[in-house]
Amino acid sequence: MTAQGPSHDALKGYDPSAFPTFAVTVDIVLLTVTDETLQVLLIKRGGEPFLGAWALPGGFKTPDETLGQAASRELEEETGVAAPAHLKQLGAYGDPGRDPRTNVVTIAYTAVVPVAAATSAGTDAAEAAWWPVASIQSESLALAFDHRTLVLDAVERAATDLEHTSLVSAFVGPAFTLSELQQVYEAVWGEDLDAANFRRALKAKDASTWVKGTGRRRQSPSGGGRPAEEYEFGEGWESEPPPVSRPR
Amino acid sequence: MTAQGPSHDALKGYDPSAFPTFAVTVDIVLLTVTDETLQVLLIKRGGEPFLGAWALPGGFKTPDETLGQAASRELEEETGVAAPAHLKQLGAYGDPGRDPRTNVVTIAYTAVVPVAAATSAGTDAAEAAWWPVASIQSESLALAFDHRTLVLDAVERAATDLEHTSLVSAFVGPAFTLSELQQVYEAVWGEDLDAANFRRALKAKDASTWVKGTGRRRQSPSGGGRPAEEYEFGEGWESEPPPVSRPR
DNA sequence: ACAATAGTGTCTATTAGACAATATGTA
DNA sequence: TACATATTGTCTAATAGACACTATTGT
Repeated sequence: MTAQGPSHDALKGYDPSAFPTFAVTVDIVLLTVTDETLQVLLIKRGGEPFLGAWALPGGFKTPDETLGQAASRELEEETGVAAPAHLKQLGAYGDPGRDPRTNVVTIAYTAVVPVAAATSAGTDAAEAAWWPVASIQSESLALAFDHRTLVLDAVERAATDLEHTSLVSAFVGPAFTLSELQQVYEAVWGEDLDAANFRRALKAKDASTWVKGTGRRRQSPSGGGRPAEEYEFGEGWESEPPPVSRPR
Repeated sequence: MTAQGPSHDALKGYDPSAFPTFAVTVDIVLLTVTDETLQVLLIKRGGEPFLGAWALPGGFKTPDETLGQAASRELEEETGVAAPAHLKQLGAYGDPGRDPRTNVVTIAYTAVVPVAAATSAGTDAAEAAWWPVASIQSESLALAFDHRTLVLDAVERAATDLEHTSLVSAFVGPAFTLSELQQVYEAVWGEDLDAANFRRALKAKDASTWVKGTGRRRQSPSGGGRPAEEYEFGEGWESEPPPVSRPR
């Protein structure tokens, strides 16, 4: 390791040329829910180290862009996903030796795309694929670098954000059924919810704060079943604490 | 600066030796509550840039330590605070030009010390002082770099963590009165709570999940008033969602 | 008819919020 | 005594959870 320069104290005017240098990267944990399962988008590495292993999309930050811009740019370059409904910083990871080559600190971001858009993502890059997060949690799929930790942290964060923010809206398109909404909660939390209580919660208040019914109806799935009504999101999500809380 | 090995970029390996370098720093937002007011510890800068301005304690990360270790080390070096009850990563800040000298990405940490320990902190370093966060929110006190943003973000984070985690415990010592606890909530949230409902919430459940009364009593404050009983924390804080919720 | 999905109604235990009243100390 | 803080009790409206029941489709 080439550490150059001794002093690194901000207080007493430090020598600007004498501090250790790092590469700064951004990595994106892109999540979606398909088949009632929480999935993460991974890319097969084409170079060393970890050649051939699955890793998160990401890359180097440049000095003239913000961290968020870098995350957005790398996500689009590597997966074709242009403007995810939700792109939030997860945290920084900088353990010594996390990259075998040099000192690299990475800033992890969490992003979410709706079920509908999920299939189109990753089609450009031949090496990208959706993986169930369960396969990473169970360690049946190994990831490059410390990316397993990033995914686990992102999922945990998504679970709590789902309860306290408007995160659900990022998982579904502009029109959705209440069953689809419920499936998002169930996939992320790994818990079943009571359908009756679920819709009562969403229709509470002024009956349009959380969801507003469009007139339209969804087609019945093959095998039968009553067609579901389509809904849009109301205005309450930004101002008030969300109506669906995690079972204990 | 010797970069060896191919690119971190998995898809189109771009030139490995040509990634931009950054300095990585950690900054700590150390909070406490005194005089029913939320306060942050600041340090007067002794060097350029921003000479003489107030800034957060912090400094450079070295390649052989984790980010958390760097934060802990810098906090102790600059303020004498050894082991804060709560040291959590807040986020990364890397906007272009946030440091006028070079490319610097900083990782912000939030730390909390109890009211009692508050007075002793910063006595070693002659340049450290507690400031009410209100003076930073109102912009009556300007901070170096983007540190105002960091403080605002830290306070917002503390407010939500107070509702959803065991963060309160970091603000008070091992023995405390319920009024002291209540003052922490009121200072961080900027809202008054009903004392009767507050203690009812804390004594709910098995009556010792949240707080356990020690036999001891506090001295009456000058000016009169019934002496308050002293309490310790119970075990419920780690497993269950906390009992005190933010008024709306 | 039957299976499958969507949607409604109702009961109960718990909880949040408001607020009156009592207890115990100092000046 | 007056005043200040701590502590207890009570009432009410809103809420969470369980669960029985009805509605509308495909095969």
